[in-house]
Amino acid sequence: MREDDSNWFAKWEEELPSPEELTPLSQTLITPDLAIYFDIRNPNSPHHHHHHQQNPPPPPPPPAPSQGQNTPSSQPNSSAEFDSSELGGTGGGSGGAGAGSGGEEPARTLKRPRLVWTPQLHKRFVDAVAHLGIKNAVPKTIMQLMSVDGLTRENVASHLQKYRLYLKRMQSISSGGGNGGGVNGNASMAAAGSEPDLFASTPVPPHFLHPGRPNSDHFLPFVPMTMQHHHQMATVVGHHHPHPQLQQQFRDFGTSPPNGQFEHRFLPRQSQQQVQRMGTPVHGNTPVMPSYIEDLESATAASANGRKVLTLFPTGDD
DNA sequence: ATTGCAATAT
DNA sequence: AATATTGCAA
Repeated sequence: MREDDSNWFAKWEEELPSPEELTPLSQTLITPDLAIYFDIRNPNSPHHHHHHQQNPPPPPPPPAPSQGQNTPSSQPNSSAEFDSSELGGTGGGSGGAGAGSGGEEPARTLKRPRLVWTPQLHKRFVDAVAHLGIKNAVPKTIMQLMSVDGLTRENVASHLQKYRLYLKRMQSISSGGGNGGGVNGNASMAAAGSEPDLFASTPVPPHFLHPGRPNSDHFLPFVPMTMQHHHQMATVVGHHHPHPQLQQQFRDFGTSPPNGQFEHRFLPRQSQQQVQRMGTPVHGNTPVMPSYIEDLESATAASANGRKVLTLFPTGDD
């Protein structure tokens, strides 16, 4: 019944970042590569640093002037955009550091850790897609809207691909299967059957499932960004190394209360990279006293494997 | 130049 | 298993 629609939304709304959490959704991120390269500690978190010099004097890595594509530095913070596109890192790498092939950008043998799509991050993703509309939601745009520092187009593209498959599966089920509604509930058990699916963790907006018609009366207001500061640590799990703590930051675009009937007039074509940024990260502010969560599950699992993983958000609340 | 998608790799 | 990469067609 239609009411379901209202219901799903109600539920969704409840799940939305509460005013307290809504605005201050933001983390700080130093471009992983950069961080790794420089052995960054926490600018905000005056933590003791290990006098570990696992790296030779860092020759200022000229952050690849002309990458090619990739959002050319959409990220305000990250001046250096690690291009994931040209990461020639042919597996393995390691070793030698040799780089030396006749004069090209050094320090380009770093492979960024795998991105961990936490429910929170995924939610941001879904919200972005929702705001853009399924048809306009393409990796680049999504990425820009998400404004998650460190997020690459590839990251999004990959996730999007998977997400689409998920949606398809759901569609088939809801339209053919016995599970009549499920929109709000969770028709996700269709695929797996046990563990909490990542995709299941975020409600799927109905219009996603009904490609038939454009979102007639839906909202999804467009609130560029409310900037607040809220820092939390992300963890990088490696084998078992004192890796520099990478941080990620993202801005929050508003998922405002339903009240608008605006069309989404999102970002203009490329070249639109503004997003104000606190000029100086300097803040006499006390560290937000983040709940140092060590990314247990995903990180643990991943680390168990011995892989380096970059976890975006700490387990927030879900 | 991007995108979408399947296959494949890690 | 979850992501990343790659190859190709639009």
